[in-house]
Amino acid sequence: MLPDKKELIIKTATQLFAEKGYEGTSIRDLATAAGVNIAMVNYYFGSKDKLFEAMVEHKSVFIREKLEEIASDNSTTDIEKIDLIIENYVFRFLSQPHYHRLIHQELMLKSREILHDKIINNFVKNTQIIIGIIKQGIRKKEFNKVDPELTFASIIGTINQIMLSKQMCITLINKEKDFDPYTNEDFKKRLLTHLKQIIHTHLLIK
Amino acid sequence: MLPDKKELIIKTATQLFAEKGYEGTSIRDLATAAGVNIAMVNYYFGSKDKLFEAMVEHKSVFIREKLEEIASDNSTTDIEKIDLIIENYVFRFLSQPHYHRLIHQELMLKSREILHDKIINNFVKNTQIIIGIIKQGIRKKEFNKVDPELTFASIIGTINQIMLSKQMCITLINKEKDFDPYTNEDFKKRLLTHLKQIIHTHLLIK
DNA sequence: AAAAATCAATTAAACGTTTGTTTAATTCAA
DNA sequence: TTGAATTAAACAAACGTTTAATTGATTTTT
Repeated sequence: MLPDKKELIIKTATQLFAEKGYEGTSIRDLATAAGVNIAMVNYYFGSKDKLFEAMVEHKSVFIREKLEEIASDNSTTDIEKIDLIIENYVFRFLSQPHYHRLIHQELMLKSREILHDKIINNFVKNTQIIIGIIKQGIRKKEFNKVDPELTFASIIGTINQIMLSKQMCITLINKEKDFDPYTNEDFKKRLLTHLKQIIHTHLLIK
Repeated sequence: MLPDKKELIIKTATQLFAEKGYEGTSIRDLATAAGVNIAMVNYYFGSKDKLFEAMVEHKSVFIREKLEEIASDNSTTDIEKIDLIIENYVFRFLSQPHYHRLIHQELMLKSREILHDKIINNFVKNTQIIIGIIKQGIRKKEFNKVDPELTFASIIGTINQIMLSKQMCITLINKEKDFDPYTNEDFKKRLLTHLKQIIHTHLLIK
């Protein structure tokens, strides 16, 4: 009936897997939520695992494009590129907390090895873009001789720490229970300010 | 037969849950590994969930003691305290990668709400100790007026980023497949050097 | 153009496993 | 003799998957 029932299943799976986890989402839940028959998932994707893989593939296609666009822009300096990438990461992560937790689940526990490898491959490709910029800045003597790989780990790790648990984040920054750090603009600004400050003093000479 | 079969179950559970995840470990696996009957887990702990809670409680008792010991030492400066805490975290995390991933699983996905809250409570208590030191340093005008909460997030986040996935860490730092970043002393030193450097330039005035 | 054939889409139902848990009997030491 | 510890077995529920039948639209044949 619908133009693409396959895509509807992927879309519903993305939402449910992210909210309740992969193991926590049964095919029956998923089928009900998508309004399709239980057998349709296996009919279209072969198995629940392969649906997961299809979902990750579907998601990770568009992520790297933006990073490469920023990296290859000749009109920006290296530190401006770093700033833009930080903004990109913060914006993307904060707007999809559940999805990024799901990906981290798969990174930490390597059940489903195929998926684990696929996620790592995608992640590392993005990584190399940013590390490349840092190394370039060092070569041009615009940046200090920092540890490029671990500097990247500090950037992405800071954001991930905030994304770990909403309740933990709220408690950490001492806000009320109904405060939502992921949608609050002031907090987003605060996170960006801190990140840029710590990375600027770390990277920029003097 | 054994002096404390309860503790044996907890010990085995810690290992198996950490390696294969909570959902991924069946009571049958656990019972076999511990050499006890399947029914013993429910006999002693009531349920699989309560065993998990008992395990976390058992683990998190000793962690905060060391942090408080460092914080309350009058013979060290604030930056020295920060350094000691960083060393403590790095040492502890690197030596128990599986366990910390397990805890992060529970932080990210809040199935088992009782356990989720328990972990957050323990974590936040540790957090406050470190944030307290940073605020003290700022008050004494030894530290820059940084964002204490997010500075903590950067410290712990950097380590957590390294802990996310061993394979990802290896790829990140461009090593061979058999390289183990978690036991390698050179890499531990490299991580400590980076962390102290980025935090020192961030915290210390001038 | 009407009838027949074809094949993907869809369904309800059942399948075989595995799960955490409980039961009821037995062991064993106090 | 008492009661906790331990066992093998069974339990009920949930899971991913498969089956076999049916629908419905498109294509082929008459």
